[in-house]
Amino acid sequence: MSTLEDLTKSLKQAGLRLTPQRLAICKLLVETDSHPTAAMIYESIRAQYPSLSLTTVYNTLETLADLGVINVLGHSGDNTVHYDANITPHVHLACIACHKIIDVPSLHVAFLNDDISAVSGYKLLGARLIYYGLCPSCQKRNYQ
Amino acid sequence: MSTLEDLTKSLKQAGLRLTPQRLAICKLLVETDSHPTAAMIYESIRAQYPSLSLTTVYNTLETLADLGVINVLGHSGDNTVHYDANITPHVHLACIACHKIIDVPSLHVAFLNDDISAVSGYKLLGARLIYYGLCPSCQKRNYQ
DNA sequence: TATCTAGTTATAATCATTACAAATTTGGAA
DNA sequence: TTCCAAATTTGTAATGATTATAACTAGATA
Repeated sequence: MSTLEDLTKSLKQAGLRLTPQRLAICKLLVETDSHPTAAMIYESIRAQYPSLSLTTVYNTLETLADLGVINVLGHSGDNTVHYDANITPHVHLACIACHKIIDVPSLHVAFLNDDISAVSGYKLLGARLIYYGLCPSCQKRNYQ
Repeated sequence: MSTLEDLTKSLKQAGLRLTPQRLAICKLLVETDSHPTAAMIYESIRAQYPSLSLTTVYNTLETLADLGVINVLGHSGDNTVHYDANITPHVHLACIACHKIIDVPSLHVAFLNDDISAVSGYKLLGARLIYYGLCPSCQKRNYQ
């Protein structure tokens, strides 16, 4: 899990400025475990920075992803991209009913990396390991 | 890997018709290993069925996904959804430069399923296990 | 201060996907 | 066979996430 220092340090090391907007986005990414979308980040931060532009959110997320300090997750049926400050390989669980995405606790899959790069010759940059299904509460709701 | 019979049988069992459009889409999905998008499928089949509508492609893909006989892959940086008739859990490798998606050969990850459903209580319906990076030829191209 | 560059903002454009209603096709009943 | 209702397809328009663009702002430097 990346810390706020990880993100800010990598911005500085790349010669980029730590603007209030970028700092707020980094803070939110590090503090949440909800794998937010650009729109969710925008809505959260707008209260403190009313002038914030959605474009800035997208730009910052792209910058952080290019630096490799956040991960870009595919969508879970809602056609929007989710972001994750946890860049260690781990499994996500997406509920197809309520569209929440959670991490699977204590399941490390780092060993997959080695297998995959050895077999394929690819230079690996990240992973999206997403299982989808019905979370316990949506299972109940469906069978009521 | 689903066969053409798997797809057509599940359509019939669900009381749905096997129209020429649906048959052509199923055939293409089963015969290709390129994880096509709706647009790619549309372009491929239009030669034989000039009246084909892109809406039909989307509808058919949604139907097959709902039946659970194809998988819906998130996008690999190109903001489009890819589809896969191989519904056994396996790892995908997406190149962030040329946007091709390949399967990682001989790497079965079925054992992950059991761990995950045991730990989480989720009812699992599918998986998208995508590693992304640079394929060998795009690595060369970048360093030229 | 004047200037230069990186960053932000607002707006418009793009593009994948979905919604909708009309047209067509299908399979079954008379 | 003919007709009918339902399923399916089609074309068009709407939606909504993301990206492009250009004007504006702020911070650093000379």
